[in-house]
Amino acid sequence: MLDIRWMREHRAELAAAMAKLNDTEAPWEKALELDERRRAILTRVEALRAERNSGSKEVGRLYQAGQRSEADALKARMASIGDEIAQLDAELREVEAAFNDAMLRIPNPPDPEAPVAPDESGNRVVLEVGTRPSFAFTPLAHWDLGEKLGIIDVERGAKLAGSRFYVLRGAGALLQRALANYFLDVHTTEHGYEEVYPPFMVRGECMVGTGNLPKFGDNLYRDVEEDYWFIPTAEVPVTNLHRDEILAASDLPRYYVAHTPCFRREKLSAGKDVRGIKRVHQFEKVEMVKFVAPEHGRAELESLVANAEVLVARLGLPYRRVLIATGDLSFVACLKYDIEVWAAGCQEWLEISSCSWFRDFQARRANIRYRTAEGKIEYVHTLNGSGLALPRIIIAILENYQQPDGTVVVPEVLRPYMGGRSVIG
RNA sequence: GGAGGGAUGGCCGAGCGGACGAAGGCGGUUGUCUUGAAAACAACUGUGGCAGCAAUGUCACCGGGGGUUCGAAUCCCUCUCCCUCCGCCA
Repeated sequence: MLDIRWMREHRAELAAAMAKLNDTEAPWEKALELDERRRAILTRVEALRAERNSGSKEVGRLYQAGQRSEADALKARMASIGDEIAQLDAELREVEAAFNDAMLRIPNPPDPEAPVAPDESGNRVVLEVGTRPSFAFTPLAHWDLGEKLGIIDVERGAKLAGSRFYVLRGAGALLQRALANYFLDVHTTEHGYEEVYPPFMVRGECMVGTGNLPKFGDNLYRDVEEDYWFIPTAEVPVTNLHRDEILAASDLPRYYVAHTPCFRREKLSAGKDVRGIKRVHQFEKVEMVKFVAPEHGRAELESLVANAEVLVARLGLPYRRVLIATGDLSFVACLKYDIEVWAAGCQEWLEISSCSWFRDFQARRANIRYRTAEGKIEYVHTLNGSGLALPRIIIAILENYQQPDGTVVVPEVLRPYMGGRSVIG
């Protein structure tokens, strides 16, 4: 959410920022209009309230002084003011509801550093590390490899839950567990993150806080009976950890890491990426979330992306860092890097991490503030990034480390997490 | 799932229709005293909206929402959460 006062005073700047996004429905003009109406009603209703407050006090005083008839007359006058207030209140409630809804549907303006382009064609590769493996044979894609090795069972996943579900078996399940443990260990022991185990279902307010609601409810699973929403990423519960809190300056920066399943409806992508486990309804991810003082927001994005990249590097996978263009930015991010890993089988760069800086956009929605050293209360900055998404890393390991005999070599760093195992198959 | 009891400021806790943004205590900040610290004493110490260059004024907030009333922390309805007992369950 944006600061309405900032919006009022920087209309042109706001318009220019919104034009850089590919969101033509952003109701920022509507919000400004509703804000005018809201304030007009507010000043009227508050003047009436002030009058009623002092009048009501006077009624009490008159009764105590025994001046009944004066009191009754004043009481009648206050009653009619009350009616007027009730009427304006109803109007105000309506306008305010519309205003709030509009505010929640305005995306975060992009940072000036983001390349300006209408879509992903403007994304900029800023770093490429490692060399893509070459093979003396034709490398298999993970869906074939996984099936042959008996470690990815897409067919039975579909039997249990439908398309875009899968079963990891044996060494496949072990590999995922090893990855999660390895990632968590690195983040907690080397990068200063606190591990948390949050609920995987949350209330709607949490989804509003991170920006998933009201606009993107279509992508979420939900238990209507209990009004629980299934998290699409650990970002949701972890960011909301400090919702409605005022942190001390000494609490910042705060780094959290969580390993959770992620549930996504992926409704709009039917027909795309159907094979294998690249795009599925349920997957595991290790997620990093940061709460920081505003002056460190930008720098914290760099360390965040570095925290994710070191994992890819240590797994020996070729990867690149992509700076996302304005038209490809998510609703909440003002600046974002994607990390993509090369998958030799399907011959694709796969996004395995998205590292975003939100400025105070989420903090305003979730009301997360801190008290500065000077005692002022300000919104924190939030950031988050995957570190890392597991199925796609499994894909990359299988496809890049495959051998002529159909086996897969286990990256060195994972072997201690897999009982010393060095080969799958 | 059934029965009961609760929710008040950073924390504890009073208030149960007007003088209450809210007693008192703890904590915090500042000052006096002290070589320094402690103690004691004194003052200050919630969040947000609106108007204003500002000083300031004004409105709202006592778990959330709605209602009764001239007037609600206080009365009524409803929801959420917490606690106790019973049932069920890994």
